[in-house]
Amino acid sequence: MAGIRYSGIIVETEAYRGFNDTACHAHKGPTTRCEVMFREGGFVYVYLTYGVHNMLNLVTEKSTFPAAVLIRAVEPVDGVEKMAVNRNVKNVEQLTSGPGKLTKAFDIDRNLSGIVATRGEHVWVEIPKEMPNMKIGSSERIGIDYANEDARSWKWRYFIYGNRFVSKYCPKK
DNA sequence: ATAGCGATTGACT
DNA sequence: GTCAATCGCTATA
Repeated sequence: MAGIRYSGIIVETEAYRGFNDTACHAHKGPTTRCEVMFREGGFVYVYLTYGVHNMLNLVTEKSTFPAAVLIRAVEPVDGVEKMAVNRNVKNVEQLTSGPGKLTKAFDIDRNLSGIVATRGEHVWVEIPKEMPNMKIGSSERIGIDYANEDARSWKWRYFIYGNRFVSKYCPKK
């Protein structure tokens, strides 16, 4: 772990926000799992889904309004060779093109849930000085059949249109 | 104490 | 296209 730096460009996300979003873990109020969503924005929220996959989220908004952004795909930048080992996959486009894939590639699990993402330690986000020229697409969120009709209809999944490193649910051109 | 299930993936037909 | 994996969280009792 120590000395290894993984990085990537975020290319696909989903938003989960508030008490009316029945797809959001926090919509009924704080629980053991999603307690970190009831903090000020800037914390890391990681949980295990299907007993198999860790999901990486960044908490946003105020402590009175639970919200987080699920990181669904990144374009690998640093640590690509180690990611390939972690994933047992060679194709770079398959390394981090899904929320469960990227946590395995980056060696992120729920032990990291609750750490700060704003100090440049362990896990953090950097804003590029200059935003690249790109087209942002949006659509309904994936894998939330359990949510009500409103929540399912909200187009809160965002992705870089035509990017090679997005998940299978995005157009590649 | 325990049933039911999931913000997914990979293997297989 | 179908389906198993796998375990912690949530709700209910």
